[in-house]
Amino acid sequence: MPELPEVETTRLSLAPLLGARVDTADVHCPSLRWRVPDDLGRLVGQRLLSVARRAKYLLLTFEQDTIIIHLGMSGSLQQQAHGTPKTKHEHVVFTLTLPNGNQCVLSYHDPRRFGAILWQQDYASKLLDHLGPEPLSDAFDGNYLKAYCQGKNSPIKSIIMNQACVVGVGNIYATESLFLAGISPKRHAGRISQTRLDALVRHIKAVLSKAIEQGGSTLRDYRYNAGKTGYFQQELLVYGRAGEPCPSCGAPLKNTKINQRASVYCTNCQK
DNA sequence: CTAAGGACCTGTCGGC
DNA sequence: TGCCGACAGGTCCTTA
Repeated sequence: MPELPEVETTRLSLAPLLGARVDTADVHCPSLRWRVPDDLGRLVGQRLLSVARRAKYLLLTFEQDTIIIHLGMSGSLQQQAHGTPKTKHEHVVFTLTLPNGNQCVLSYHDPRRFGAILWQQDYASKLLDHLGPEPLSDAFDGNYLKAYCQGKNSPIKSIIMNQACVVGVGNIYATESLFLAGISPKRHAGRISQTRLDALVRHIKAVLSKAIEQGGSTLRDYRYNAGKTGYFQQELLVYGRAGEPCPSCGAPLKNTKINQRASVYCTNCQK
C-alpha cells in the first residue's frame, strides 16, 4: 500500500471535499477484506465534516456516521470529474456536491481488494484499539522504543513494522530507516543499544516526514489523486535495489526475507 | 504471552 | 506468443 505518507497525502487531498454533500454511494463490489456495509447508502444526504487519519486508516466523518477506509496494498481514492467513465476495480463510488455547487466523484479503486470500507462503530475497537503511537508524535521516541524492545528476540525490522509498536512504518520505510541508522534488519531487537535505537527513531521520523512532503512514493498503480504521483521513490536508497551497489560503501546490496517480506540491506554498513 | 506462517486478491514481470 | 511461478505497498488470524 500505500504506507503512511501515501495515506497522509490522500487525507490532505480530500480537504477540498469538506462540506460536500453525498448524492450517491454505490457499491459495485462489496468483497474487500471485509464486506463493505450493505447500507452504505445511508450516507446519502450527509455532509462530509472531517477527514482524519489514525495509522494507515482514514476516518471520514459525516453528519451522522463515520467510515473507516483502509487502502490495503493497492487501494487509492481518486477524485474525478463528474461523468468520468467507470473503470475496472472501482469498487465503491461516491458522487458529491460541493458547497460551491460543483459535482465531483470520489472513487475507491483497489485491484487486489485488501483494503476496507467499514462503519467506524462496527470496527473501531477491533482495528484501532491496539495500535501503537504515531511515528511523528512525541510519544514515539528512543526511550519508548528501547522499552518496547526490551527482552524481545524478534528481528528489529519486524518490530518496527508491527503496528502495536509504532504505526505507519511499512516495508519501504522500515528498509530505508534501518539503512540510514546502520542497523541490520535481522538484529535482535532486545540487543540494540539505546544510542542506536535513538538514531533509528530519528531516521524513521525523518524519512516519513520527507516522504509526506514529497507526496509519498509511487509504486505500480498507486495514485493519490487521478493522474498525480508522488516523487519520493526517486530518493529510495536501498528499497528495491538488491544487487545494486550500496550508496554508502559500494558493496552489492543483499536481499533477504524477514517475515515473508523482502528486506534489502548492506551487510557492510548495517550491523 | 510470543513468534511464525497462512490467508486474502489481482496484476506484472522474467524465464522457458 | 503463451504458460507458470515468483513477487508486490498490509495486517488479521490461526497455529505452534
